Amino acid sequence: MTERELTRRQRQIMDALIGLGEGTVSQIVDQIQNPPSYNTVRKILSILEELGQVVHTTSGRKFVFRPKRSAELLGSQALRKVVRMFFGGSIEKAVATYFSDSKSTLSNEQIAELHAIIEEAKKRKNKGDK
Amino acid sequence: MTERELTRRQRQIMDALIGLGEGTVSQIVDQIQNPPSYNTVRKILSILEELGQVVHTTSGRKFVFRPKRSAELLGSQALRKVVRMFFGGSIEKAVATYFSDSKSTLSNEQIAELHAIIEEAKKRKNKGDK
DNA sequence: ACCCTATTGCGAAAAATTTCGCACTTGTAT
DNA sequence: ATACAAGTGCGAAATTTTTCGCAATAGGGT
Repeated sequence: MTERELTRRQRQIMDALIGLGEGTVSQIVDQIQNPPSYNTVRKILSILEELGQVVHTTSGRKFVFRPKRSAELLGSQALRKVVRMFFGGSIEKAVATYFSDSKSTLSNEQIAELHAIIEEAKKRKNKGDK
Repeated sequence: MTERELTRRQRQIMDALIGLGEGTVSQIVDQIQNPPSYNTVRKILSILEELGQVVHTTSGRKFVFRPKRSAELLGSQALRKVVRMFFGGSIEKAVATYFSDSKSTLSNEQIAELHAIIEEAKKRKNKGDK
């Protein structure tokens, strides 16, 4: 069976937790606009834990929650999904769109970094091809 | 009020529709793994229409649905969200991650395109700065 | 050592979403 | 012209999710 998506509230709380890196129930409540009650957030966290999305450890008497999968992995998955879904799998198109949006500005540093990244990727690719 | 997220099924059907560009109920059903009944999909589409996410026109006696907002806009929004949430707003980090994942290969053409995009962006930026 | 407050455990009410059945309409093929 | 298949409209049942109350527990400060 393919992995089930989270529900609306579950997603929201998961996102808050990802943003924090880790956090207690109270900290997560504080991240949310119009949050439901403390107990509700706690309940959703326990559901997320059942679903294997979240783990917790205790600190004093508090539970500290963390996403089970690393932020890197989650980010990579999310990015790939967007690139596939909206940009036909083309990262270049995605980048182009990002820059063509007038709301974004691009610093010279960012340009330089992108250059570097591309060169780096090129090197790796050539190595792999031989 | 901030825009409400879609529910799980709503999101799934919206995504199917985005993938198609436009489609009838049957076409959308065909996109979905373990789809619910025709009537159910229809109902969700009507809800999405109420929510202003989808519009329909008639073709013969069929309804043809389309996302109300352009794919470009939706893609841009989705990309920005991911970049903000997982990469601290840094498109370079996002690109780096995309390339560093061993599952992705990078063609020379893609590299060239990225170069071009960056040069383009640089030009625009310099113009804007004057 | 003791109290007070924040936290957890449990469970169930309330709300929202998903699901589909049934009757009706309308193209379409013959 | 007519019957039939496919589509729509409406509404409500079933399921899932969200929400929170209440009791019990356990730290932390004084």
